[in-house]
Amino acid sequence: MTTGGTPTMTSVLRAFDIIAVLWEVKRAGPSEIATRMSIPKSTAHAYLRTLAETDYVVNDGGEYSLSYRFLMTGSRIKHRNSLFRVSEQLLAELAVETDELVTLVVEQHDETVILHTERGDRSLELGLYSGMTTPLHTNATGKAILAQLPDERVGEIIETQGLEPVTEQTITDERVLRSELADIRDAGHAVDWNQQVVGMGLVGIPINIDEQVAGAVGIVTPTERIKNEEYRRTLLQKLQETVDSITIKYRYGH
Amino acid sequence: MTTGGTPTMTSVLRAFDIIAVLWEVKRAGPSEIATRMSIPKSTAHAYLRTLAETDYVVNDGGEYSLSYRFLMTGSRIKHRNSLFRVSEQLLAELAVETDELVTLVVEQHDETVILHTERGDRSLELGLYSGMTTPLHTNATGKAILAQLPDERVGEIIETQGLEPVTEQTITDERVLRSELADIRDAGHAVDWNQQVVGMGLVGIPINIDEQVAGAVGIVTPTERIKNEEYRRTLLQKLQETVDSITIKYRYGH
DNA sequence: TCTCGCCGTCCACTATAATCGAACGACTTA
DNA sequence: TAAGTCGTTCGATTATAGTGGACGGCGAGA
Repeated sequence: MTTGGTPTMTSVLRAFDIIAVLWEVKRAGPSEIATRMSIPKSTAHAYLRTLAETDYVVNDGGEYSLSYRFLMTGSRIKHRNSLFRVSEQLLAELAVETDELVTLVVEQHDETVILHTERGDRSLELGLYSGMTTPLHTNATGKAILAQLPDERVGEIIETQGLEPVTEQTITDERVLRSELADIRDAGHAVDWNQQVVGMGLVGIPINIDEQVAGAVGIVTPTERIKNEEYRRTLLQKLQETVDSITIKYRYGH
Repeated sequence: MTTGGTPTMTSVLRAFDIIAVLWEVKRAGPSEIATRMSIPKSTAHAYLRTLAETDYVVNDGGEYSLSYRFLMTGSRIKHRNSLFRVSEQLLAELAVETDELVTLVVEQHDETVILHTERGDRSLELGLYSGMTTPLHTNATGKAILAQLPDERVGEIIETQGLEPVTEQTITDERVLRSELADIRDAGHAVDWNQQVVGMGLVGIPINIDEQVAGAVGIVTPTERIKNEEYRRTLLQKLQETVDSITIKYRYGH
């Protein structure tokens, strides 16, 4: 690319490429990795052998696979995260109060990352889980975050990620999205239904810390419930109280 | 070192060492990494720069930190895992039925890894979470697994991990442990209280698939509840039913 | 306001360590 | 039994990681 190109360590990158392949195939030996990556079998073996020493990959009778070490490291990152620690209890209370599914999300690498979920008694079972990622433009929590980002940053994200539709209701037009983001900024909250999953809707409110968006909290419900304006208003009020509590607790509590 | 020594790729290992350091310090620049690892600053920079390209590390204004990518990868490994998929619903039902905290654990790298937790209404809040690890010999689920492993394997684990006490009740004598493992094998279940955390006790039953132990399910309660023999018997019966269901569902369902 | 010192980043030379083909023993299949 | 896999090992070649020094930016202190 650039003439002065930046120095990248190919062996480290390739090690992570192998991790990505191992993720896809679940288990594989040197031969399969070698053919998939177009490298000699002995080279693939050297990487696998080394990765196994790190505990992130486990050698199981000649075949290799990713270990639970990723879950360990990831969970520990989550559980010592200030935003999560401050929010956990408050989110649980919100889930009990509303009987709905509550999510805490953050933005990373131009995507929505679900940091935590709390289930209520009536909550949807959609397979949303901590660590899952979704495009930012397909749901209310993502849009709540987008609305707080500088316009140019939003442009970057749209450029790299596109506005791929995942349902028929997904926003795919940049002007429509930008207009909605302006509305969200004014209202202080975001709403959507059927934009990410048909039958699912949510309300979302951003968490701002020191003039910067740190994440967002969402309440996920069936479309039919969220469509009811009065119910929506009730949820939004409780959600806002929770977000306010998180903000205050974050500022003074940790 | 040794003449026939095995070929390990030092740069890959060092990359993971840097990840470990980043885990400890949360955020750091090249200079700090360099001093902590006794390597030149430019070398540290090259690693950090490369790791940032993998998305597992994020460059945040000159300083680097681990990203949520670990959580993403780890969670996805968990959620596509057959044992977890088969168990999740049954564990949730067990938690509702008993009102206690239910855990699904597996063994990896000679440790207990908590794969999943389901909370009940009366369940203890101890900061146990998916991805957490504990020594195998300190709790009933770990001992349930140990009891299913070959004697020589148990010896290896004791040798590498030791029998470190974490409370005054922790088993620290190998003969006592082995004798208890024999009892667990006979009874088909394990019990402990105050061995891992004072005030906490649990019952655990191993999950055997194809003559191999795949993990264990535990019910975690306050010590005072688990000490009651009748209550314990009730829990064990429900736990056994759940484990049986998991075993059958695993065999025919996935 | 200016200076000093530290930071993250970049560059080019050198020596090390990753690469790769070939060969081995163990299994599976024909 | 034989042919074809597999994972693993070895050693020579060469691409690549290691390294010190230099650059520009930032913040603290004079």
